[in-house]
Amino acid sequence: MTDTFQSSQPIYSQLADRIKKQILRGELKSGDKLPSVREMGILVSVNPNTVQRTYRELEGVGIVETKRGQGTFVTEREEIFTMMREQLKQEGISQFVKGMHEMGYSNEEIAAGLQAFLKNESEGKK
Amino acid sequence: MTDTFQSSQPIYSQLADRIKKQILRGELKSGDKLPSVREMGILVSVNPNTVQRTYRELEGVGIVETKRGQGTFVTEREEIFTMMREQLKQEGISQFVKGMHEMGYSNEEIAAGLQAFLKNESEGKK
Amino acid sequence: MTDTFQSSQPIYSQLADRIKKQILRGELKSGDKLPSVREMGILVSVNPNTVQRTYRELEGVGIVETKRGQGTFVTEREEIFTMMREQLKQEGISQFVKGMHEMGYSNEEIAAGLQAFLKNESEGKK
Amino acid sequence: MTDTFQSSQPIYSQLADRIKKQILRGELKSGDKLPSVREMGILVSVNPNTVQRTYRELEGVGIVETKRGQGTFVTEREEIFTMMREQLKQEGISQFVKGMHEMGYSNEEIAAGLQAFLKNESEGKK
DNA sequence: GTGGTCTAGACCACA
DNA sequence: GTGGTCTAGACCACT
Repeated sequence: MTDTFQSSQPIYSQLADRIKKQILRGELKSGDKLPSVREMGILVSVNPNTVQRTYRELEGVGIVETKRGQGTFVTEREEIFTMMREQLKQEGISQFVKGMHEMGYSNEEIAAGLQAFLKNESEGKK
Repeated sequence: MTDTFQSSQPIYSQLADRIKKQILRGELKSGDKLPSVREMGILVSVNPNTVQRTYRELEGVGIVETKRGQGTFVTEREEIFTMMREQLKQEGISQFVKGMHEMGYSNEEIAAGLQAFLKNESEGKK
Repeated sequence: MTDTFQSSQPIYSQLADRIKKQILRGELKSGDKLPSVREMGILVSVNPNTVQRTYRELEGVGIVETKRGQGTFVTEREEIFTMMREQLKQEGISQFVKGMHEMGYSNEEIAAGLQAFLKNESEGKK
Repeated sequence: MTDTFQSSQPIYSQLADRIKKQILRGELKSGDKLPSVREMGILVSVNPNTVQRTYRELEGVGIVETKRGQGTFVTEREEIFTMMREQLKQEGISQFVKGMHEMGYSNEEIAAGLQAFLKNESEGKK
């Protein structure tokens, strides 16, 4: 478990991303309680304030809910997960394709490149 | 032609990206002269300092060269273009796949999603 | 009957508000016994401590009275109801008008807006 | 110019409210620059961080835009103002009426109460 | 100069 | 215990 943050992006948003993905991957499930801001602060060794901002961010997206005096929980409105997963997927693909087009790659080259990469990868695992 | 920059990313790097892609796409060719810092500043309505930094950035990657008193030119070492194109493509793909995996998508889902997107897109153009 | 509390306001005060309004509306009458702290806690699925605080709050305003060992009752000093109703009405109006003024609405616009709303509403019911 | 904040509500949101209303009232106009976070911090004697949060909040609503390295400005998309004004008005009215209904007042009583209040007020000014 | 992030440490209200 | 707010002070990148 690597807890170091890098990549110019703000820590709070890197952390938010990480948690969001844990939820979308199903590692954190509907209703699960997140560690308290203080606990999480220690876990990833950042200031509780920073964790707080992360949680606020996640709440803003609706993937997390905070219950007064009890803690922060993964939302129980499960539709949100599937919606968000699908949306992020579409965004990811469209952004990827757009970037490739801007570099002058054709659809065929993009598809071929991806196939090659995936094949390569799955062979690496064997 | 909209020249407004947004997206939290620094303007100088957005501009650098844009120019880099124009070169990789072949719109700007080996030996072409870029607009002067001042001209470019007016063109995209941005502070000359910012353009300056953009050019420095591009020079750092080796894709443009500054000739004292003459201006900034697209490099004539054409090998750089192909290398860069290939490298950016690989990076793009790998990052894309990584992001998808982090959200829990399998290789099959990724490939299928891309196919669907590309098909959709080419139909839209008809 | 939904008993979920939200809206950043503290639960105890949301609950107090609700009960207060039930009394002012006449649903709970002079001398009526409120559910015990525990019962109410179950009814609205809230911690008994929180209900406790709600009752304390209501007692502070004089609208309920606690009789040792017997429970909490709607006060029998009925003058309090009418006073409170009138006072809350005035406060509500004055606050409403103040807010509108702060947004730059004239008295005429406020009056017109209210008329329109009420008309609209009563038509909706038909 | 009173610069003291009270009312249990967080300072950053009170400040945001105040600025929002200044904009809606037309005291701050499209394209106007807000005081820098530091200046504003001194002006209203709160910590710059708190002002920052205020500005972030306002930006979130879209009523303000921040230009990197230049400052925070009232948005130039003027449609937002009228939309927001109208929306806040409707919300204000509907909330007001709802509250009154919950206390058992009829539409007629509400309208009469408001008329009386407004009349009283305009006479007070004479 | 500007906004943005982060920390450390304090205090508060809610449950 | 929980999250939320606020301050003071530091550092950073962008323009």
